[in-house]
Amino acid sequence: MTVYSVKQLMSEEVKVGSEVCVRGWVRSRRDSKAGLSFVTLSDGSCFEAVQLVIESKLANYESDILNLTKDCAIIAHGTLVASQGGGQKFEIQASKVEVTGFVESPDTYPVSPKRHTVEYLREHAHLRIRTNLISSVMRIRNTVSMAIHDYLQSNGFYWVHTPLITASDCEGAGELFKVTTLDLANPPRDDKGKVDFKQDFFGRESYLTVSGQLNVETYCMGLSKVYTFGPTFRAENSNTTRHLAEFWMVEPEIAFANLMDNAELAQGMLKHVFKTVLNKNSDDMGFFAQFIDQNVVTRLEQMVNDDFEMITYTDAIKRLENSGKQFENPLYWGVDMASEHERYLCEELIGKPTIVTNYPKDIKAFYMRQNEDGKTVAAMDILAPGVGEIIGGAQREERYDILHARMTEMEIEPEALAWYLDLRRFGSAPHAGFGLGLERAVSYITGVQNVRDIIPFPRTPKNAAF
RNA sequence: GCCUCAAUAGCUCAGACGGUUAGAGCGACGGACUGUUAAUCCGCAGGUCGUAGGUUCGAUUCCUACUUGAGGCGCCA
Repeated sequence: MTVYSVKQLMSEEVKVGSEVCVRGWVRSRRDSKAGLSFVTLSDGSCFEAVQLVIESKLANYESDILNLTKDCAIIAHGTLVASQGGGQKFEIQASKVEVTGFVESPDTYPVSPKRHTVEYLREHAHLRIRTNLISSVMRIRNTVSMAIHDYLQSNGFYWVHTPLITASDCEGAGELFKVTTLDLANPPRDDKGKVDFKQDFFGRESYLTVSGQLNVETYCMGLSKVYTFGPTFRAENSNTTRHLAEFWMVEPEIAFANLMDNAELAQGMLKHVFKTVLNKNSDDMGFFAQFIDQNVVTRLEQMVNDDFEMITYTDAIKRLENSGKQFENPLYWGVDMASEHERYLCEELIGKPTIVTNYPKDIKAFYMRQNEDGKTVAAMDILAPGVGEIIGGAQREERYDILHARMTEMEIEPEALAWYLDLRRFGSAPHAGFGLGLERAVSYITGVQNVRDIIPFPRTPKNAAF
């Protein structure tokens, strides 16, 4: 008897009348006095569950079937038949049902068959995948990840596995986690009494990376089109719905490219991702439309069909100033826009994802390419309504003298990043790239507002349970 | 890191201007009914009112500290 996933059974690829085996977790049980029970079974392969029709004549009906509660694990054998009831096309007439694990004390089992708050589910992160909400999020997270790979791979990009451990503390994207094997209670000291990192594992201070960008730029200068896709770490004490200490980021980097090429790539990639989710996860998206935000589907459809708005920082400031809206935070050319500005711009004034370009150089990183005006750099942020910044990117400074001068100005030791500067000495080429926060993208797609519910086991300040 | 709010049944919440037996819905459990499907109907159980102090004759209620959680801001993806 062949084992099928629920997804296969529901896809009409299995003939009615086939003998089948399904395995999964009980979602609900309803007993009928007609001498049968209905058990809906979910295995996570898709949003749908399959209904088992279990007659009381089965040997273990009294002992096992009548004791099934939510999330008992079972292996069921039977015949796939057209459903006699409404609500589903197919069901399984069970011939044998084996229980591999009952749920102890169903009265206190955390994932009872009722609606739970996301905060409560977070405290039971090891069990929350058994809810519609989290399983739908995780299937979409998977679709998004694979759609990103698809898009980049089919456009000639190579996936580069940049290191998670780094020795440069000057990447400029936030606080770093230290990596050490020294005994913190009794570390070795040098002549001056300072901790002697020469004796540490790497012979110097080292950290978890805050971005693979600088490393991937080196591979870009040889493979032309590359990307990193992996976890990233920030030791910021950030307590918001859109920050994690450990999160996943995609960072494409293209050689012989400028800011416009970069924006085009970002837009093309996002559109492909949205389209793929709409195609592959319509059930999951339907669930979000029903329970989270009724606009999620139409919003994505619009994204796919409409181009993103592109606006320069200078024009964005003008539009915000001319809007007449009063803001809490000061607004003038040169200011780093506060999130109330960004939100008003893309949610109220524009109403769709917005690419803001050419920011003042003083509020951006050292590696961004300086524009001819001497005041701005070729940076871009993509703002999504409701989530804020989901992409940050730039054309990189490929001119050695200018990059070196900028580093000095910003008090970054050129020696510490000599290898990065070398790229500008040996066959330098214009290039550009961006970083896409995976959790923020999935948050935007699903309407699930807190990125802690987008990653299986969220790491945030004071929380690394599970 | 800053600001604000919250903590009462397995879950979501109500409540008492300090006073005898702290309530509801959902869930669980039991029963009725039924090719059912968020089933429906009836019933039952379930609480150290976050922790530690303080004020008081008396505190779950007021005060303080702590812990945990949430939201907003900053940092960014």
